[in-house]
Amino acid sequence: MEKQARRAQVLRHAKRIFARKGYHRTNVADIISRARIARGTFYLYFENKKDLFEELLEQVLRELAIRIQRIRLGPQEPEPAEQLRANLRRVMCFVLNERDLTNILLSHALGFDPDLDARIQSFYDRVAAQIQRSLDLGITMGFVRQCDTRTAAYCILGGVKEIIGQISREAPPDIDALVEEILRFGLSGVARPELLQTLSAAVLG
Amino acid sequence: MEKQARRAQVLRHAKRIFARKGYHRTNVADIISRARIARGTFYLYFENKKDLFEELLEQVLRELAIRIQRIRLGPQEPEPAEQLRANLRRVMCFVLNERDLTNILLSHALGFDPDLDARIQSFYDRVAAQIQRSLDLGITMGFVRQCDTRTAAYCILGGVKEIIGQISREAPPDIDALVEEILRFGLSGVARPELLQTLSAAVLG
Amino acid sequence: MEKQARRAQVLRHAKRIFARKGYHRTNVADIISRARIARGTFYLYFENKKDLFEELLEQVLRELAIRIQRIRLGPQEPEPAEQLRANLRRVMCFVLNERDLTNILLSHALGFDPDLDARIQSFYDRVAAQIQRSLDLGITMGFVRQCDTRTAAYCILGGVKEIIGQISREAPPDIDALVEEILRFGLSGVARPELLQTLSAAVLG
Amino acid sequence: MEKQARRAQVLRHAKRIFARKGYHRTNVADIISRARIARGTFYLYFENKKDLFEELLEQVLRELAIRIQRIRLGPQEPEPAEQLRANLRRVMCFVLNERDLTNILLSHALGFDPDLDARIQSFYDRVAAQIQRSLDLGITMGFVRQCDTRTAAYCILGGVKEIIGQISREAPPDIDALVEEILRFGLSGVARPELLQTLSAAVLG
DNA sequence: GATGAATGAGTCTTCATTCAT
DNA sequence: GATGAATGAAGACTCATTCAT
Repeated sequence: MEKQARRAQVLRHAKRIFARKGYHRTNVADIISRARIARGTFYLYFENKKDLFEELLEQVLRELAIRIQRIRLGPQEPEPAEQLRANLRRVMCFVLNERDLTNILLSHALGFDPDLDARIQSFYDRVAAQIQRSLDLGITMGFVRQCDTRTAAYCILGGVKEIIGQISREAPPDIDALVEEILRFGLSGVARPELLQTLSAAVLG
Repeated sequence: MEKQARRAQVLRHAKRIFARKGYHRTNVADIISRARIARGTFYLYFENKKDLFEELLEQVLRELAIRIQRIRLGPQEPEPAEQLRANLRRVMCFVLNERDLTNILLSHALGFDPDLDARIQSFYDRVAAQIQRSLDLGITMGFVRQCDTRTAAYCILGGVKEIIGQISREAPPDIDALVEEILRFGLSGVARPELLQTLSAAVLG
Repeated sequence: MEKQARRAQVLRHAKRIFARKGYHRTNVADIISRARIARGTFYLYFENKKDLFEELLEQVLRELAIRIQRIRLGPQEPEPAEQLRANLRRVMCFVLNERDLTNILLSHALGFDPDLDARIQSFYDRVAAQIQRSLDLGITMGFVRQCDTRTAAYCILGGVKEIIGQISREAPPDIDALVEEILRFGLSGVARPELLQTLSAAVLG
Repeated sequence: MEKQARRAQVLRHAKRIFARKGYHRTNVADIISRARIARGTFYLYFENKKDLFEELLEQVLRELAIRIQRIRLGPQEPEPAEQLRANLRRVMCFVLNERDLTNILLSHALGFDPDLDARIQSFYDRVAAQIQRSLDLGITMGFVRQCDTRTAAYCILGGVKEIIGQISREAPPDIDALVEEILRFGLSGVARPELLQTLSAAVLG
């Protein structure tokens, strides 16, 4: 158990440095001096630098996946919108608590290794697919308007990612308000509802 | 003028390679062998590798900025929604025509140099600010509902970025339809309009 | 005595690995994992890796030295050729029984440490000197023809070493026949005896 | 051509150092400081340290192979014994002129890489096979006595190798005399010819 | 005695950049 | 202007050995 603790210690330090400097500008020397271990000790716990980085990446993907739960229907279940809200809130809270991990995912993970790129892309694709399924379900149930749910799903995903990027740089004062704002945007867009019929007809063709 | 042509040639080759392999995995050797110039010649045209990369990055940011025009009001001007649509269409067409450049911006540019990161971030912030100003204007004019326009702006920006990422990987069959879908999503969200009032009251608090 | 047994155990395992992989490609990790002892335990029994290797080397040199006995003259002693034959047989049998040790000596011992190189070289030199003395004696006694006994000694030594290298790679079907063949070669060479006088005069000048 | 010269320069220096210190104790640092080139320059000419070493090894094997020519029969050809003598003389002269290369082959090449080991072994096997073929031919022609030519071939090979090892350590005063001595040993062994018949009957069974 | 986590000196290799021709 | 050989700083990784428990 001691061993795991040491490993975790190194991971924690590395996370911090990777988040600030990115993969390439981070040396093994940086990590070991921060973690106060010898060079060889590093390789006792991790196969190599990339291995450690991947582990952090897997960690953030795993943690996020846990927090994104599919919308469930049923008499016992909360309203779909409420489940959505809960998902968003969980993700946002995680991001706020683990800004370094988030930063690694958002800023430093893409484009340095084809394998990892694929893994990240596949994660996002799975999230998008989950959103899309929810939207399809919503259409069936009459909550959601007819639309290209794939495109909508990616719009939603992108919006959330962008907001996450923002709050990982600067913590928002009120996370709940933010979540509400996102929800409202996703559900009703920015147009004044009163004008939507007109818009539909006139502007949106 | 010969010099400029040669320079452009190198830029074109480099763009391709950077797009595929990213900044770090691209060697100067890769570039010069593709461009069929000698090592020393490379440094005749570009200060260094980073300089070349920055130039490509500036190029894509410049091209995008040109295509994103602020919403103008006036008797001569098209409807705001139409201006929006035009912006989106221009951006999407550029992305499709310059997938490599787009890839560089979206996938390979972040996290390898603080300067560049800042420049990219600032570009996005300016775009977001522009969107936000448009939304504020829309509220004033009564088109847009009351909302946190900053959050909405980042949601919109994120959605568009995500879609761009998608189409830079896989070209969509119909760019106009896609633009419409995005517009509709941004304006009216995914909820059925008929339910919005109920939603407003019940679910969205 | 427990300690000696343990030590011998480690030596046995190390012998095997050194024989197969050579000194440099053999890690302490290889040895301890094979011997099922802890890293620290290794250094309880041996000063270091080189020390262990040296011990194996000394062992093989010692064992060989024991088996190579000088030719003794006297009414009680067997014929010189018989003593020669016995020496060869003992060496060959040892080699067959201790192929790993032989391999270490022949293939992996030379060229990694000046000290050891010198020790091995000196061993061979001593063997060569012994052979030379026997030849000189043989000349005195009229068994051996006039020749440069030093050169002849090294030829004999080399021939035997080469054969040893062969049989350590692939066991021969009949060790006695092999010994006879070597003896015959050393005593009478490859030329047909009937031609030797002619040869001496004509070809060998 | 300049490039080849530089390469050869590095090879020459490396040869010297490898011969003295062996592969493992020789650093790239040793080589480049001796050759007065920069670290990167080394890798301009050689893929890596092993590559350079292999090249030297191939070189010595090639040079030796050239000097060992098969015994040819025919009215135009010199006597077989003369051809033998010429082979030996060529090899010995090469060894004397290229002691470092010889040293590399004899002392430092075995046991550090399975591939190279196999290549060297295969070289020796080919030489042995060539000797054996000559002996078989000699038997057919009546020059060579009936014997196990394979064993005899390895004895001859081993003898020559051992002598080579000696002269690479200490140059002999008279190379021709040495060659004669080896030839005589190989042809007629060490026993006094007058006794051979007796020996055949009495001692050699 | 036994353990195995920790150490850090030692090496190889890469690659952006320079500069003499 | 063009070339490409040369440079050397920088960085990853190995592994024999030690030592606190």
